[in-house]
Amino acid sequence: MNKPSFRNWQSVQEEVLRRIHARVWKPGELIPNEADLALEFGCARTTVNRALQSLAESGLLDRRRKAGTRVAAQPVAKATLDITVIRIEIEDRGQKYGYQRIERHEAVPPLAISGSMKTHATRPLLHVRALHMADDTPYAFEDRWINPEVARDGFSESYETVSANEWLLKYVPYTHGEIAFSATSASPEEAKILCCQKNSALFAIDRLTWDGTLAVTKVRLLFAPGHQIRTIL
Amino acid sequence: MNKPSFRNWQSVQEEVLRRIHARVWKPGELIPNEADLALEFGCARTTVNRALQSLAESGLLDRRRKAGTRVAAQPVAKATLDITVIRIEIEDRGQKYGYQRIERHEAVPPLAISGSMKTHATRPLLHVRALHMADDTPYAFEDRWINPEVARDGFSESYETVSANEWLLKYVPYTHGEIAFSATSASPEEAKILCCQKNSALFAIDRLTWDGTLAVTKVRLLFAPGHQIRTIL
DNA sequence: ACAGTTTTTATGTATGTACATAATGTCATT
DNA sequence: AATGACATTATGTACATACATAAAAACTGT
Repeated sequence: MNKPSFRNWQSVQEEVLRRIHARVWKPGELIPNEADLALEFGCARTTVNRALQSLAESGLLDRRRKAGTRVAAQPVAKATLDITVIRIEIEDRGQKYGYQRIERHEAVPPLAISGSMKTHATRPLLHVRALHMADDTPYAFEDRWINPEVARDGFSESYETVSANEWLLKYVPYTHGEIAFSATSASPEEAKILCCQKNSALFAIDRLTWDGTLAVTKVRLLFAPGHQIRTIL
Repeated sequence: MNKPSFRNWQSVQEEVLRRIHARVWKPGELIPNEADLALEFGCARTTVNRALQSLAESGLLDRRRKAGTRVAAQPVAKATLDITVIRIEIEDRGQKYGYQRIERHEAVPPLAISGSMKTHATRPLLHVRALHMADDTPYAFEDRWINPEVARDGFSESYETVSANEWLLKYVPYTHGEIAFSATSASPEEAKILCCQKNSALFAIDRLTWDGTLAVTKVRLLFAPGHQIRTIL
């Protein structure tokens, strides 16, 4: 019965993970403290700490000073979705990317938009609508409002050949953002653009990015029917 | 012009993040090496390393030995979704949780199910269907197949009062899983269960969990119209 | 000019130590 | 019994150091 020694923090993490999944340490249970684990694993406490910290970050452990470390009672699985530029997303699948600008104009947005972007209700914003295509079939419809006050350079861009999706990410600073996923029925117009049946169920991503207290841009992406995003747990 | 010293790795991370967002270091650009940054920030290299490593993990930096650290050219935003037990999800919103088992029986699953679960095509699995409710209105419809070979204890459970969603997470070990999000049209039966219009656009989550090479359970969750999941970036 | 080898360099990570911090428990005082 | 002071303990984190590792760059011999 030789004790396998764990040389790096990842291997410690794996072992701890194994014990959690195998229910050696059950949900809600207290696990041994760092010093003891370090002793058992034959490594420094720092190493154990790094491993446990990483697991706590991903929600599998609850740690509190003095109180100790316990397996999360409600194992929150954190699904991490990689939100990337649509062009890359398509090219990564080995498909040909296509882009087509549908519309670009300045307009006073609906109240729902100016409200969530916290811009003045009468203030005109830049409105860009475009279609992303994969292998010449519609992939996603992008409907975007841009705050010209913040994205100054973005205002003069035509978005005819390079998508706002890509341009903004590359050139416009932002500090934080919100993202939401939902399902919605295709309106007649959306159906036409995406070449699908009216009322088809579409996967929607809404994103709103901020630079400090000012909204940079708000975008809705509607994906063609059948689209799904997947990840491993 | 006093140089603010950065005492902990989080503050270093914040400063680096600020510089990325403010485009002091532009996408694709090489940033100073750890030693130099440590000098500038007045802290140890370890501290800088911890900060940069954390940022690399979240996709904002690309790091390669010897080559150095550069701002990700394609800033992959990682949206982290907390997938928790539905009861908790509802209670966290301050709503009353309700649960109702619709069906529980043993059956040979459709090929699509046995195929993805890699069980024998003729092997019967446990099929459980149930409705989760929030404040007495339908919230999500759960349609689940359980592999009795793996989830032995789960097989004898009736799931009449406690959902399989909750029971399995608590008592059945697993090693890894897959999750997918999509949009789908409500079938007549699903519409009836969720009390919505036929063909409504529904948000769907499909999850498949494994214990080693054996599938534990495969579940589809259909959420009532209007449901959205959101997170910050 | 080319292929193979060595050096250099930036990141990756373990370690011992030291101290900070938060939560808990203990104990004396009232 | 309630209050407050203090000790204890587990985690949180910084630091200096040492060495590992990957990859680029420089060098070498043919």
